[in-house]
Amino acid sequence: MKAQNISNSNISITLPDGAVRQYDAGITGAEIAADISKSLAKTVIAIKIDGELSDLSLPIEADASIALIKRDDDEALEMIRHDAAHVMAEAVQTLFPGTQVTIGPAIDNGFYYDFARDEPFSTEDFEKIEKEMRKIVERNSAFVREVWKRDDAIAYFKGKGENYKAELIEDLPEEEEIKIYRQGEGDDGWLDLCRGPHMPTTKHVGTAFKLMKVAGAYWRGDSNNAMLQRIYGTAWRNDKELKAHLTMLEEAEARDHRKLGNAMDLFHFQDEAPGQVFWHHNGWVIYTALMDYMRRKVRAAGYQEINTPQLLDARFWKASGHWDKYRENMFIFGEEGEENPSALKPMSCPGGAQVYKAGLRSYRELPLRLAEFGHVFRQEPSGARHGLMRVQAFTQDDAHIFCTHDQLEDEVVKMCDLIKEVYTDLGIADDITINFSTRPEQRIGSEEDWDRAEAGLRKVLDRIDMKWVLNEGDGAFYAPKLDFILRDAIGREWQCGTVQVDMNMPTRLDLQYVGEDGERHAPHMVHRAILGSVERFLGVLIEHYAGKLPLWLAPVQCVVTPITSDFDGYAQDVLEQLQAAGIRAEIDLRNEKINYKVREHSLAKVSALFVVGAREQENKTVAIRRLGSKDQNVVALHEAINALADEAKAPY
RNA sequence: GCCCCUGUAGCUCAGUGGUAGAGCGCACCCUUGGUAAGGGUGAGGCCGGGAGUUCAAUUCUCCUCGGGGGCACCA
Repeated sequence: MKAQNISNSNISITLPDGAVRQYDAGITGAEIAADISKSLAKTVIAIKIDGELSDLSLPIEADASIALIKRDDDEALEMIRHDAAHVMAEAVQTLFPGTQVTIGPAIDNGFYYDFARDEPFSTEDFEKIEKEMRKIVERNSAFVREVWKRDDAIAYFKGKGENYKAELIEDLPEEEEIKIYRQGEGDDGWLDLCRGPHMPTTKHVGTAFKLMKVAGAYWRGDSNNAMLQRIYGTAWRNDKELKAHLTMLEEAEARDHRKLGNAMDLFHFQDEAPGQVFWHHNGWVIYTALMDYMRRKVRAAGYQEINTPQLLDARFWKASGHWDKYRENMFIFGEEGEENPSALKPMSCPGGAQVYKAGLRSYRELPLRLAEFGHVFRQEPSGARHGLMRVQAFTQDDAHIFCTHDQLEDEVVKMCDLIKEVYTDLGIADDITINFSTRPEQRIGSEEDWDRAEAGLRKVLDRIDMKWVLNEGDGAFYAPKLDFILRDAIGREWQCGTVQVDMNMPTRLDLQYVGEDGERHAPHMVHRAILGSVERFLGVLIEHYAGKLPLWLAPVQCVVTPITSDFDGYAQDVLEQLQAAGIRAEIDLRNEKINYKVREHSLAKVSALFVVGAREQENKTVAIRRLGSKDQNVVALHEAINALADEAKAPY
C-alpha cells in the first residue's frame, strides 16, 4: 500500500486537489486516510468514490477519484442523521421488545424511523429513548458492513418476526446486494438491513440530536397498507447547530399565520363553518388591496374579467367530466336520481368556457383572455385542512386563454412573465422554481397532442430564463403544466401559480372559432392561476413577512396617539390629514402610557406609529416609530404624510 | 380518510369523580405618564355536542363534531 509500489494490480487514486496516488487494488478509504496523515485518519468518517458516498471500509478495486469526508463537512450531516435513525431503532427495540423496524431515512434537518407496534408511542417515551440512544452512541460500536445471501437474510428477519424487513428484502431487485450493518457487539448485536453507507462507529452520531414528534405513516406510503408509527428526530453536527435549528422552529411558529391572524385581528374560523374563513375588517383590507392590485394588473395584461355561477345543475358537471372525476370533492345538493341534483363549482373552467361559447367566435377575437376571480368550493379530506392554507371555500385567481395553435407559445410566455412580475411586486420572487409536469399514465387525448403541448412548453421554458425542473408523469390528466414554486423567508416552498395547456376541454365542451379559412376550428385553452388560492396566498404572504406586510398591503398603516390627553386635539388633526391623504390610519386616545401603546400596536403589526406631545404640537411635527425599529424620527407633519402616502402606493 | 394529541372565560392556558381558576383582554375608578405591560375594583364559563358508568361526570368510557402534528389526498 505504499504509494511507490508499482504492480499489475495497482490503481490510481485521484484526490480532490488533483494529486494522484498509486495503491494496490482493494485498498480502503480508511487506509488511504491513514496513509495521508494520522490526524486525517481520526477525523474522517466516509469516502466519496467518484462522487458517491461510501463506507470507509469498502475496498476500492479500480481507478477512482475520491474525497475523504470529515465529520465537519456538509456531506457528513446526512450520514449523522442516517446513523442516528439506526441508533434510535436499536434504542426503541431495546426498550420496547416486539416492536418491528421498517425504514428509517435521513431527511431535511433530521431523520425518522417507522415502527410497527401495537401500543402507541407517546412523546413521554422520548426521554427514555434519547437516553438509550446516548448509551449506544457512548458505546462507540463499529458499524460493520456485511453482505448476506438473500434467502438467509429473509429467513433471519422472518425468524425474528421482522416481517416488514423480510418483505423489503423480497422486493429488492435480483442484482442488488443484501447489505447488513451491525452496530452491536458480538454475534447477537443489533443489526439492520441498509443500503448504507455508515460512519465508522456509533460515536460519530454525536449528541446534538433530539426526538421531535410521533406521527402515523402508512407502510410504503400507501393508504391501503397498515399504519405505522413514525418517530421524527433532528440531528446536527454540534449543539450550536441544534440550538440554531430549534430557534428557527420557534421563529417559524411565531410567524404562523393562524397566530398572526389572531394578533392582527385578520380572520377567524369556527366549528359551524369548517374550512371556511370569517374575514375581519383588517384581514379583508389586505384581501381587497391584493385583489384590487390583481385586477389592475390583469386588465393591463389584456384580460377581460368575467364572473360565472357557483351553483350549477349536475348535467353541467357531467358534461365537463367533473361528475366522474371529481365528485368526491364536490359539494352536491340533492341525491342522484332526484329531480335536480346540483353542485357548487370546484373550478371555474367549465363556467369560463360557457362565456366563450356564448357567441360564435372569430379568429379575429383570439387570443381571448378571460379572467375570473371565482369563488370555488372543494370538499377536502378532514385531515387536509390547515388554516388559510387549505380551506374548503376560496377564491381562485383563475383565467382561461383561448387561442390558436400559432398563438399558444407566445401566450404562455406572456403568462409566465405576468406571474413573475406579480411575485416580484409582492416581494416573494427571490427563489422561484418551475415544475414542468409531463403526461401522466392516466390521461386522455392523443399522443400527438401531448407531444405538441409538451414541446411547446419546453420552448417556453427555453425562452423565459427561469429555473425549472422536470416532473415527469405528474401532469394533469388532460394537460401538461408548469407549476410555480415559491420559497418564503424561512425557506419553505409553496406551489402557487400554474399554467396548463388543455387539449381536451375545448373539444369536450364543443368550443369553436371561425378561422381565416371560414372553417370552424377548436381553439387551444390554457388555464392559469397566479396566486392560486387567494386565501392561501395571503397565508403565505403573512408568514413570509411575519406579519410586517409592505405598507400598501398593511391593514393598519398608521396609528396616531398622543402622549397625554392634552394633545388629543392635535392627534385628531393629524388623523384627519392622514385619512385625507388616503392612508389607513387610526387613532388611539386611550388613557394609557405610551409604553403600553407602543407595545400593543407593535404586537398588532401596525406599520407606523405617530406619537404627538407638546413638542410635536408646538412644531407641527410627529414622532414616528416604524414597525420593527426602536428608532424615533421627528418629522414635519406634511412631510411625514407625503412620505407615508408615497410608500403606501401599490406596486401597480 | 388513517395514526397520535387536543377542545375549560373574547385570547393563552392551569385544574378536580362532589357544577371551576390564573394572566391578558373587557367595564368602571384612580393615574396624564415621551416609545414594548402604572394601580385598584368588577363583570364574564351548560368545562365542544350526544350517550353510558356512577348517589354524583368538566373529570372515567364510547360515539360525534372541531382544532393541532404527521401520513394519504390536493383533479
